[in-house]
Amino acid sequence: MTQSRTHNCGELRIADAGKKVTIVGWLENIREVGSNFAFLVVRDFYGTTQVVVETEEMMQIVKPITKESTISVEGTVRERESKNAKQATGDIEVVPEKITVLGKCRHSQLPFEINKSKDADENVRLKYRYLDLRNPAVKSNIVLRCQVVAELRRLMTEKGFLEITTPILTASSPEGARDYLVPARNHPGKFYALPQAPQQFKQLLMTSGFDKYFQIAPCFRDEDARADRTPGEFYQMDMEMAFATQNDVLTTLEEVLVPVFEKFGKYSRISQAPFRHIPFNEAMERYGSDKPDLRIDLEVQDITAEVQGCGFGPFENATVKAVVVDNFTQARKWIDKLLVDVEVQTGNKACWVKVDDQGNLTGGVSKFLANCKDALTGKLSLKPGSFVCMAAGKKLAAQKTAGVIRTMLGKRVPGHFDEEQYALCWIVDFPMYEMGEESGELEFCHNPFSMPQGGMQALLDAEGNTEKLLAINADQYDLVVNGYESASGAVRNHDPEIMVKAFEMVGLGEEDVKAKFPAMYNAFTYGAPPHAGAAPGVDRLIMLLTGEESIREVITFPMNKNAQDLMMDAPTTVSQKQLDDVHIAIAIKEKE
RNA sequence: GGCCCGGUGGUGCAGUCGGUUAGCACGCCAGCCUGUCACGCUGGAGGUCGACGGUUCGAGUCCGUUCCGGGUCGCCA
Repeated sequence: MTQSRTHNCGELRIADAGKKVTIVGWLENIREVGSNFAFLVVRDFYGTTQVVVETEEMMQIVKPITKESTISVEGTVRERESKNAKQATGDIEVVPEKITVLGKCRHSQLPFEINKSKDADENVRLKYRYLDLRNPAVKSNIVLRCQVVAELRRLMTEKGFLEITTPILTASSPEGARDYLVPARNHPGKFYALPQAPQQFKQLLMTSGFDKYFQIAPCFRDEDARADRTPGEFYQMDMEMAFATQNDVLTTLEEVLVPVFEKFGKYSRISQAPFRHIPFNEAMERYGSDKPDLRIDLEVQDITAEVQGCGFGPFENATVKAVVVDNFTQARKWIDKLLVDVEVQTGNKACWVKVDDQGNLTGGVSKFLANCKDALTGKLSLKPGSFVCMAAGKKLAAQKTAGVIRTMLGKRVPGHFDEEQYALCWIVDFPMYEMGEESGELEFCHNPFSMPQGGMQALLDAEGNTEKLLAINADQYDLVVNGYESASGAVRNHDPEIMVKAFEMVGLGEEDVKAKFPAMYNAFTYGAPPHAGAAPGVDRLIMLLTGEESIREVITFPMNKNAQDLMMDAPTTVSQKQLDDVHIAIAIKEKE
């Protein structure tokens, strides 16, 4: 057996010159310079070290070694003749006495070049994720993730929170996302579900008297993916506090997250606590989103009243929103691209006008808006050179479309996007109820566990009055960072009577509460503490810290968009025996 | 499920109005080179242009269908 390493590939310095060392790692590259003279680059977790081959014998040993094989190099450290300031170990090199292949790479042609793996096709990267992760640029995100999780644990523990693990095999929950189901072998026809979040368990822990709980918790939801949302599974730093108010939770998270952004973030500018509070309705009005990117200085304005009666069909009897950019110089082609992109992202069409040198509306839909030119100019403070991009439709659709317009204009027109910072805010006062788009009936807006503001009295006052019910807010809050929803939480409803009442408002009742959340409902009848909590998403937090735009870059072994693990080949078929064990029969419907 | 974009040697990309042998960079192989470090130079191998069908004298290019991927809407209490 060869000698174990004396140093890693990142630590040798000029002071080590003359030392006998053994380094091990992957053969990253061979640069042959002249005959019987070559430089090897050996890479391990810690860095790279140059090995210089100067003799014919050593050349014979080195030549057949394929790149990415693991090797051991015993030799002597020497000061380099020509140093490389860009490399931590750039002042030295190792002159080998013995080179041993530890694990041969049997492939002369790799699926991609390790140091350029980020450019390769993502399917190929995911299939060969173990090679992809050899790339220091890929690996570093995972290392950072480990460090951030360790720091979160340290800070939370320091604040007196206990990390308590909760079951992975549990009961299916009736609302929310689609569950992942696990057949129960000993209970034919019955299923466990993987938890969408430890929500009910943590609330039960509160009723048990664990004062402060947290957990770096895996959550499972069988829903489609997005660039910032993995299919299947993700992690949250789930936390809950007994006898706590909304402010206690917000303060705790501010005290934990600001240091994490400061220590690990890509940008040094961070919103300081307390973060701005923006009521949900205000966020929708001003930013057209419940997760506004506050790095953009544009705002959405309402021009519904100003454009009514103008004679432009889409604007009649619709809510109309506008985003204005002054000193606009972009070309027509640029505008067309914007409109197409808005439509792709929102499914709604946007329209536009410009203000010419004389203050007249021009281009786009200007000929339809001639009659309301003065009203618009006044309302939007239009000047020569102003560009107005508008969206119309039902209130929510108009707001959301305008929100997308705001973001695109902000990021594309120079001078409106102050990118290099972390802009954090709390979106607060979420409505308790909303009108279901399809059902046309009152529904819970977010989750039924939140305490309505005003408690029982608010519900009693609004009972039977849809408008009043829609105006009831909950102490529910989201943390938004640079346009990403980064945490979500609420003051919980710990009172069984109020819970039943809240359910009655949407046409449900005590039986439904008991049926859907039996453990929690019963537990709360035994003396529950008021409690509140939240759950920052770990994966998104790492995305923000690293600046990655795809969530797959911060997950060690990610699945693709279609929830497949290309490396492990999951999901896959299983044997009939396995199916029989769990009483499952496959019945796949033929495609029509 | 809907919509948008994409699929060309191992990897990343170009390919004009449909027209000769499908180009380029990196990687791979061989040769040369004693201070390279994104080494350099010379040469070479490597392609069913995602698949199927159609239009055409002729299709990577146009049309249809389909598969795969990414993005997005729905969805994500």
